[in-house]
Amino acid sequence: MAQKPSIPKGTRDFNAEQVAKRSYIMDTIKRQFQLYGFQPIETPSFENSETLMGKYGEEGDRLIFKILNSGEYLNKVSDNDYNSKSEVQITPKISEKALRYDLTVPFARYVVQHQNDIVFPFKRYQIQAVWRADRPQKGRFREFYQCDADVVGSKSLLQEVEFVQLYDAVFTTLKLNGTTIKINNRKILSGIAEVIGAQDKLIDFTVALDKLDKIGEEKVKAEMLNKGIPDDGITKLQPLFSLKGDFGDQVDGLKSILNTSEIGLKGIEELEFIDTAISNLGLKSAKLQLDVTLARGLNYYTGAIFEVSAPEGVKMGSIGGGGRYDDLTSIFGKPDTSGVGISFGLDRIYLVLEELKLFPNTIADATKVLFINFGEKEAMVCLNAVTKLRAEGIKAELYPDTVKMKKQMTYANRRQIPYVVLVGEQELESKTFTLKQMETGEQKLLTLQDLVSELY
RNA sequence: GUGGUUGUAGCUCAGUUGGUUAGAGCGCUGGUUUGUGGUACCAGAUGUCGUGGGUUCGAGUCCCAUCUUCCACCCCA
Repeated sequence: MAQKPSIPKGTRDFNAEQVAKRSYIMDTIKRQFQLYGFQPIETPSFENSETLMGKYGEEGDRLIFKILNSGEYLNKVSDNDYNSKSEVQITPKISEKALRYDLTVPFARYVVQHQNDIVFPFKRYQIQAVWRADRPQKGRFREFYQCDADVVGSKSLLQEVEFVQLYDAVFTTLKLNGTTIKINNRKILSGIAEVIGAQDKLIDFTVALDKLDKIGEEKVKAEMLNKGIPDDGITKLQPLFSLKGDFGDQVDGLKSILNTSEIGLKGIEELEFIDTAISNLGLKSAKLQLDVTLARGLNYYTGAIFEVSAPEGVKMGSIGGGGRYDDLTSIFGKPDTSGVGISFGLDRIYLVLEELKLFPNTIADATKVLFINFGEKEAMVCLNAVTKLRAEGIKAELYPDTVKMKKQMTYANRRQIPYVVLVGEQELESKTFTLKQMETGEQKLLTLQDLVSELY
């Protein structure tokens, strides 16, 4: 194994079993998307750089995979730029395309580009790979799949309500019980920032607040202070840190903080609407939880923010996220088109299902019957039977070589093929087939007709 | 992008202060059983010790670089 080949960091190969498990998740999500009225689209793996750059903040730009131009790309770089060694200067000159970083921004581009052909409100789903030049960790890859569903062209909060139901429906179908759908609202965060006099530091404020769970109250306050949020403002936040209880209690607490903020109160109103609707409709296995510290995600969200966490005890980042963005298409020249959407993290859901052993064991859709190869003559008879079985939709195969039976049986075992058929001299003479069930060892002598109906 | 961690047979790992031919379990191949597998018993093969340099009489073991893995930041699915 001198020069063992390898694949780039953060990428993976998938074997047959893994592919089957991934399709199981994808098919489940797809079925629910369709039940909720979403239509599939696909977009290219790579986009023009200007479509993607600047949409995810400075941090995001750094994580976008850029594609080197073809040909004599260095000719376009002036000596001045070349000598500057500044990537900000040079990158746009040598790279005009980039791999997509998520599915939402390409979707926004799609909506604007095809706006005259689209019927609004437009409900689309999209299941494709995205790429990030991130440093890999568990559940964190450089190539991974997102499963997105979005609606554009409707401001109705009923969409948010339906997305909560959709999350619940998918995770319930996957038998992943105990997920928590956390919800927050950007307007509330804006309201709080307004009240404490930090409107211009909304991002810093939310990033710090988001860490409350992780690093605790004191460190969050320290970070806010560090970022230039006024001391007396942080004092006003005190009730926020002690928010407890159910949805209603937390909302009451928020109201006391936000009573002077119009936008904040609007956010609360939206949250209450969603909560009330969901309470009436009921959820099957997930629970909806207000989490005012929830602030992660792209900063293009303007209303509801969602994040789904795995059941307690599973160490995994969020397995889904989403929210409302009122202005995403305006960056591509189409204002006043409100959108809201959610995303499922396929690869993380996979890891969670694996850890909790929730994949059905019938998932490996393997061959049902293997014909043992005794020789040329026998093989021809077998091939005839195999053809007939396949015509009936039964997965059948003939072992290609006339080798020791032990080897052929072992092959059936390793491939987890439940039945084998033996056709030797005796069967050849009597025009019959010996069907053996591998698990029980039980054998039956059958005609071709009976063999087909037995395996059907 | 910052700091740390990991890499030995197909897999999981052991390998003593640097010292001769690098080990175990599982798996694999063959046999006991040339028309019956999963159990048992017997026999066998595995490797440029992640890669490239360096120190040394001598390196799996020490040093440097690089790639990979995982972790904490950052950010996020």
